[in-house]
Amino acid sequence: MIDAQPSTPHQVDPDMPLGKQVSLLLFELNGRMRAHMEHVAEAVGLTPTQARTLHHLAEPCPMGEVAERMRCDASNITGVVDRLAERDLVVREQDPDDRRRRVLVLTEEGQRLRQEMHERIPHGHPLAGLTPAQQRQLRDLLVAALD
Amino acid sequence: MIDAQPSTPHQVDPDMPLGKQVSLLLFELNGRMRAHMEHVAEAVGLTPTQARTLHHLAEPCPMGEVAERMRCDASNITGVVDRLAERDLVVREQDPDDRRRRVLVLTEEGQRLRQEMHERIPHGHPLAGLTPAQQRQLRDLLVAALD
DNA sequence: TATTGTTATACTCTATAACTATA
DNA sequence: TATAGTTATAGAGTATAACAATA
Repeated sequence: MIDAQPSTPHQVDPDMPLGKQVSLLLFELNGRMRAHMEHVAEAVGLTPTQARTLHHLAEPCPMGEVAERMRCDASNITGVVDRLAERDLVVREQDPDDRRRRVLVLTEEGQRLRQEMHERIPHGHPLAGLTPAQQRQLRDLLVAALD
Repeated sequence: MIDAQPSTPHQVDPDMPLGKQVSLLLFELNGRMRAHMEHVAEAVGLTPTQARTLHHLAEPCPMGEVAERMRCDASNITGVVDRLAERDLVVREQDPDDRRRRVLVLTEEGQRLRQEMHERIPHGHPLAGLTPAQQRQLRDLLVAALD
């Protein structure tokens, strides 16, 4: 794993158009979040994609819907789930109403790992330095932007 | 390419700890930004990694430093740059002071593509819906968090 | 016929380790 | 000896297309 560290110049020039300032800052945030998530995933013994998959399995979920949530082609999920299932983190259950459908369910160990992952996320997060007041501001902005 | 679309439940329960609310929202933002960046990269004919590489080449830069900025092992850069160089988007120049060192320089076409990419980023961005006042707020928060 | 999931295929990205050439 | 970049290798993630089972 490569550790997070200050990388490319990301200081924004106040004279730049506001949209461009935000773009550059988000590029930088993106890089740091990517590194942080990779770090967290590795800490619990997962690849980033496996960690994201677990994240989307708060509730049992058919494979096709997992693919939608992951925003990837459905054919990929087979392999990712194969690797998770080998480690007994998830099981494929038959949907009794539609025998084509497989529903993914976290095992107890899978749930434990998912929770541990979520508990680790705030620590060392690129935005961890914000004060509670700033975090509330950020939350409100994100709620507004993401619907 | 898989199009961005509302994915997993990300609504935050105001009773949750603030840190967890922010975590969940950032997970969702992360997914949408990933999809958006992939979309922009594809629109200019690049993979996400190639796009990120171009982004970090505002100025000529030795390969090792590019690896640091990309937060990946230096050995990867060889292949990524091979593919960019095949398309004449970047060239490897010799550093006259240290003959071990190769400096990456964008070609004119590489600069053009990089600029086009940056111009496309704001359009359809997950945070594009924010008002200018909200964008200023967000910029200030990011500047505070990222140093 | 249409849909769910799988398989086959090809390519990109990624880390590790060993190597070359410089320093 | 140490550093910059490359090569070899292996594994994971990804999209496309063709397929099987079921609806």
